[in-house]
Amino acid sequence: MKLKNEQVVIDGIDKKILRSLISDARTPILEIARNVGISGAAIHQRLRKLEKSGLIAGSKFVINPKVLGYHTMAFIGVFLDKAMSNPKAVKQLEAIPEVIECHYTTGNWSIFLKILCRDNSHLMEVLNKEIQAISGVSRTETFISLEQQIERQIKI
Amino acid sequence: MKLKNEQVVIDGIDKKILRSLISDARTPILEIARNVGISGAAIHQRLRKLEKSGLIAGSKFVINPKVLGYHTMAFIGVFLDKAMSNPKAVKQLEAIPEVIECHYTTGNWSIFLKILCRDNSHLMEVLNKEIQAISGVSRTETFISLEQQIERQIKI
DNA sequence: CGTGAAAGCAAGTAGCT
DNA sequence: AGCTACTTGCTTTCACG
Repeated sequence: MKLKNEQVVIDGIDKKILRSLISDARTPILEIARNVGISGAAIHQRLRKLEKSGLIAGSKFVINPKVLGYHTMAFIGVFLDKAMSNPKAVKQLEAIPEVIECHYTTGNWSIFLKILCRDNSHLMEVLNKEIQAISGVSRTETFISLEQQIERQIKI
Repeated sequence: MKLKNEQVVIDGIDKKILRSLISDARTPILEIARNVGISGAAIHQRLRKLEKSGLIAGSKFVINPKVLGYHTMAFIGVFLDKAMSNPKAVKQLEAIPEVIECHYTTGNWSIFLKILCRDNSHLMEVLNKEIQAISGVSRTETFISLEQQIERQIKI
């Protein structure tokens, strides 16, 4: 039996299907079928196979945060006290909605965050009142993203 | 006339619509309509309004890179020579498919990257043969993501 | 903003090649 | 794996409150 997260082989047709749906998750299957040159039922079958393989993690609408007034993206390296259990800190970070990514990383920091705030003063507030308030956080280093130039997924 | 990227106000119904579609871009409009308690046509109108406002940046299928054998995510701070024009460097970074994000940032680095590789030796290769090969790149600092704990969008 | 109706397509299943 | 045929359900538009 095939396990999820095992490596999977996909052919050119699968790639075309995935590329369509990666660029627009609502592309009709029949439209893909027309472009690829096989029937809708065949595309459907392939999609079920791709889903079962675990390759397709899901689908999302993507929101433009600037339109909601969120203009400041920043990366934050977090130093934790040795005594602090990382999972405990992560749990508290989850409760902060401005934190949109959280990684355990190699290197100086214990934890590395991406956060999204309305502006610099909102960023200051989140840093001082939310993140520094987590017990075990000793110090942080912040890098503001002035402009994001590339944003994409792995090439199919 | 309303410009894109101007701030937009959304009500509770819009939020419900967006939350459905953020968690699954292929949720049928009629299903949302049933959950929200208004007609499909009304949902449709609201969606068109939200699209026109620029709030909805698009929709995507999300691929699980591990299933394709990509197991190593890393962040890279890039130091550029003062003489080097950043946009030139970015252009060359765009040609490296493993680079999935690229930001201009405040702080020590000129440019900050997120990259996705098959394993550590692939990462080494991309660093030494691709990124260091870009003229103007003087030095890099790499942090490997051992595990990603949080991944989400701004809260609606 | 909302509704309901209607036309046209798309999704998903089944049986066959 | 692929196809056609079919059922079911969705999307989209329209005129109207």
